[in-house]
Amino acid sequence: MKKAKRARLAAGGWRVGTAAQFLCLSAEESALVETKVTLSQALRRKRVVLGLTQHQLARRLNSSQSRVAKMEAADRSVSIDLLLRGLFALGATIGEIGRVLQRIAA
Amino acid sequence: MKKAKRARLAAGGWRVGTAAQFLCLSAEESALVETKVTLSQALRRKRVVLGLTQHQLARRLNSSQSRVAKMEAADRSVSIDLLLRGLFALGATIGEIGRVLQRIAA
DNA sequence: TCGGGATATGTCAGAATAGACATAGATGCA
DNA sequence: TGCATCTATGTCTATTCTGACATATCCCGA
Repeated sequence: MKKAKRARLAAGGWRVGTAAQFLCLSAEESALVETKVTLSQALRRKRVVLGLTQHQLARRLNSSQSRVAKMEAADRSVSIDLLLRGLFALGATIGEIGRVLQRIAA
Repeated sequence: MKKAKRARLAAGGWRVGTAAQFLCLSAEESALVETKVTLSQALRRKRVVLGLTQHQLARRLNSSQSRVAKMEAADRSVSIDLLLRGLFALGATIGEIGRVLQRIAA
């Protein structure tokens, strides 16, 4: 969040914190969630860049459109394993995924 | 595998290939397995460096020694989610995990 | 050789996740 | 507006994963 926006919200009486704070997540839990969200975003980005629909990706994964939608939404019912399977099915490499993870840490 | 060893084995009549070839894994499947094995190795390394036993790590994870053993052995019954939980419980950062994944790609 | 801690392996009941389907909402075009 | 396509959400059952326990194996110091 930009400092300016943070200041605006604070001025308006909003208490500003991270999602992790709001949900009372421990450091480990939020790292896991952050990883998951990052991978789900990478999945959507990669699918869109390749010009595929959720349905098309689902067929590659022997899965369903609704599951792909949940993957991209980082739904509770989606595992990191499944997200990685999706990314690899779209041609991602391990190194590419490593880079994506390093980027959010910066 | 070193070239010399490969040559020795070939000379001895062995057919030399990767584990993925032997197990008939697709590119996606083997990427997933490679990721899993890499993370399991990172977990063991990190645990040993910290001087913890499997039992001690298990307690941090609210799990059992036997499960930690399986995690480090990259057992079929272990998810990547669980491996990441283990790594984060040992203080690993997302960036650190990203680096580990990039390294094997090199 | 024994004893004790650490690690490995097999199994199981319960919890979490998977694919599938129905359906709702969104978007764009004729 | 009506229709077609894409995406989102809720729910079901089957499968997979998880913690726990029992037990086996390994390793080392006394």
